[in-house]
Amino acid sequence: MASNTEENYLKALFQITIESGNKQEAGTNEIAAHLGVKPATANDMLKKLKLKKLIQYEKYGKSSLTKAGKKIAIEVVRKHRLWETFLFQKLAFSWDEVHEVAEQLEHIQSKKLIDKLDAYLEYPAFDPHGDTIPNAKGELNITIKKTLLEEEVGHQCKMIGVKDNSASFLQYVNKMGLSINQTIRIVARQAFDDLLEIEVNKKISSVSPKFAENIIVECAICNKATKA
Amino acid sequence: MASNTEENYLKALFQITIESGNKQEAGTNEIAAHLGVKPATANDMLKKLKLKKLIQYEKYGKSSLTKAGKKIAIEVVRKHRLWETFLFQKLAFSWDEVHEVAEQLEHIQSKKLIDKLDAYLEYPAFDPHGDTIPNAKGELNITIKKTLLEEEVGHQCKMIGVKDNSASFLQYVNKMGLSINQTIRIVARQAFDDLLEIEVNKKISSVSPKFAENIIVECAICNKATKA
DNA sequence: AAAATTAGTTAGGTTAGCCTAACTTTTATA
DNA sequence: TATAAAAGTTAGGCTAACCTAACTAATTTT
Repeated sequence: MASNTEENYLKALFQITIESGNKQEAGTNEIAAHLGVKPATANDMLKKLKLKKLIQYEKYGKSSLTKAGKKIAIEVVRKHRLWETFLFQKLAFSWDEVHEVAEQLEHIQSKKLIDKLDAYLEYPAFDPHGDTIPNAKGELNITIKKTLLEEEVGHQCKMIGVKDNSASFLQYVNKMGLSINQTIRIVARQAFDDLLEIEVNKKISSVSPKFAENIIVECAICNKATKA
Repeated sequence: MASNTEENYLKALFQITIESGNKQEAGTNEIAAHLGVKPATANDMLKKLKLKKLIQYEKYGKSSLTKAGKKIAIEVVRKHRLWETFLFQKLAFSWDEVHEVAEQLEHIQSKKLIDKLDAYLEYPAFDPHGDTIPNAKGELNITIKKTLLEEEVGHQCKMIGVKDNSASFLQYVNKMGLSINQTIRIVARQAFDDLLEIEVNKKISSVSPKFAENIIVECAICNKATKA
């Protein structure tokens, strides 16, 4: 069983490598900076994680996750994102408040709890930041997360989150007939003033670029194109 | 800010003293036993908690909570019981599974989280074990928790929990028209076979002593009598 | 290629929370 | 009331996770 701290190191390594990058490894200083500790501290932990066979690491070299280490990292990410979704959807936390609390909740040890939470939330695919939630098997569908502003004309996409979480913006979102999981079709983009024409529930409306860049969407068409 | 461990010591002291007793103090060995640590370890912590003015303690004497210490202890108890209620009511955990997970969840630091959870659960008065949940102000209504078996004939009481959590028992409970918060009136007790006649939803039925001792109830009449 | 910068490591120190072993104080009992 | 038992304390040690200071290795720059 990994300690909270060990879990945090594995998660950091996961985020630096697998997620936000192409290179599959990270340096000691990079990891230390990510966690807000000194390189000497990170170095100690890396040696320990190597001994536990959770990472690959050689003196003066870069670190990367082993299969076992990656499994733990993904579990922590899964817990983090499920809790964020719970806080956002059920407890009406705002988008920017969920992270801090989820940092604590992600370390609760109970397989049963997290699987029941997943079921209770009806197996959400995305957290409120629009990031993919790994499933119970540790599978993580890498989907392209983008804002409505970046979506292509003609494509149909699904709203999976918001960036701005102010009451005024959320009311506006609501007024436009938008909510999580709502399907949106991009009808046109006006070259003249950059307004975006979207179709929601068979109703067409125009939204500003500022509005559009605060709506996080997922697009099945784009995802397929990327995989091919 | 108290650490998880400090919180556990304060909670233990609270449970030993205020809750399950009349004497308002506890010995070092008693506290150590409650927490599963050695007396030497507890002794160190008691000195530390005294320094932080969270408990009163003199060498070779008993310990008791100060106002500040009691405040923290009650907050932890509140969090524990609210999480138990959440696990039981929303995530369909069974009665006997909630405690272990709540032991972890009770240390999550976020006032906002716990108050929102309270609201989400609609301000429950009791946890699934029938224990009172302190409110946001730290007020704890001490109510007498008893089983249906112990309730007096003629009194009306409210079901607040169950002891047995097997599927078969819960189905039986359900069949009798009983659920949490359901009002029950004790019609009579048959001296001959100890069967209890109860009225639930204007329907009278008989239950065995074995059944009755697994239903936890609260009785306003009894509570009033005790306070007077 | 030598020097300078950056990255990474080692050694030694701290604190929290635990332990054992030996001791002292208090309480109960003969 | 003396003594045995129970309760409580102290001293010294351990591990996890952090630190600083001084070092070595690798990489850039001139």
